[in-house]
Amino acid sequence: MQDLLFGFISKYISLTEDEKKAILSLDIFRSVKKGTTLLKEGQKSKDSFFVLKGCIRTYYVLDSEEKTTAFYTEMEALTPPCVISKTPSEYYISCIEDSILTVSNSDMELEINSKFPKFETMCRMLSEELLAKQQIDFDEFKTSSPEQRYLNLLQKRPDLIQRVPQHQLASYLGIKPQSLSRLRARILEKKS
Amino acid sequence: MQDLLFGFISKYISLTEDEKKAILSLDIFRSVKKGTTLLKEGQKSKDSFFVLKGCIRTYYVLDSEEKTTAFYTEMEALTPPCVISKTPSEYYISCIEDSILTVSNSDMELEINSKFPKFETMCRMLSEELLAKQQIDFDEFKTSSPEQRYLNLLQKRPDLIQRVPQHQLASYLGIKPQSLSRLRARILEKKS
DNA sequence: CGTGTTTCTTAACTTAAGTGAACGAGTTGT
DNA sequence: ACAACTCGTTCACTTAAGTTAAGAAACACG
Repeated sequence: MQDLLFGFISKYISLTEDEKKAILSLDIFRSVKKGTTLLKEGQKSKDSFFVLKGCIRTYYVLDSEEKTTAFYTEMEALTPPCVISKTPSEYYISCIEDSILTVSNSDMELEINSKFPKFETMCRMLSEELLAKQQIDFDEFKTSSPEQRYLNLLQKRPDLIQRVPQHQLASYLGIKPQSLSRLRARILEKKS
Repeated sequence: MQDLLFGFISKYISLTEDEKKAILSLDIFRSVKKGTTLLKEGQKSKDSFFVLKGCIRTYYVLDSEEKTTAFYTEMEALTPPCVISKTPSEYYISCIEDSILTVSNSDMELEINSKFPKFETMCRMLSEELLAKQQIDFDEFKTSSPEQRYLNLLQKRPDLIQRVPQHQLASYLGIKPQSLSRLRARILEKKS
């Protein structure tokens, strides 16, 4: 499991054995059961997550309805906005499969960053990269219809469609579950 | 104009006079006329922008139609995804008002970052902050209807509605100009 | 000035998403 | 084994956005 993490890090910086040991000594690996809530609305938290195996989702509860806004799967990192803004969280994070994560809090990161400047470089590169990626995702979302978004998802993250319940997928696509059903039926008809 | 930039930077790190001089010596201030195209689709670029005065927009051309996805106004920074991914740009950037910008390229940043580690810290903080902000914007977009998005914009960035043409606003909201007109008429009716 | 262009609005019609309700399949719990 | 629940689908109906076209208002420019 550690090798997965170090393999990921090696795409940005190279670590010495001592540095690897320092990271391991932080004891950040966690095994989490399906259904576990990692963060609740209104809660303050300093924890960031990195998914080694499994899948977690973020969702809001608006008008007593769940609105799923993101899924994080293998090799994806999530720092909730509340960690950055130091305000209570506006959303929930929960685990939709038995998962293995790393959980690190911002105090730890501050310490590591000042001890190993390399690490801060990685954090900068990572967040710049994620920012650029998210910008493109946002642009694609804005410029396409629900049907196009679904077809797009089918191409880019076909695994999600298998492992995630339809009603969560629907709100991720910005529509109601009934509309997703209909839309899929429509697509099947066109193919034939 | 410099003071605007240094005031912005001071929210993240404090600069000595020498460091300020080093930044000024880079000669990054640019005055840009309304209508100027700063980046074209297919073009490779290393330039990042920071708006001191005025307004720039990013847009795609899909099916020979402009799709505006973002506006950047006073004290907002933009690093195009193509700068990070080092691939040709998928979108255009153009200036919708006479503006004053700073234009910095990634080589300059690399140099400054290694000379002043402080600066890299600021870049990390900035991109983490922007990432968190954009996550929230994206979530709001996904979880609301075009009408809610418009009302939301009216509250959060009322200036945009004044300074930006309707058809650009419409595609920013993910709808057609005709729908925006209708939607506005609907809202006015409700108020009365 | 007026001519042409861009920008915004309005209208009629089409298409797709929202809503509320009902149904069957699969799960969970007792 | 049965009741309660969740989940996905379907249907009929409502509402809003897309499309096409036309016209008014503002602006740019020779």
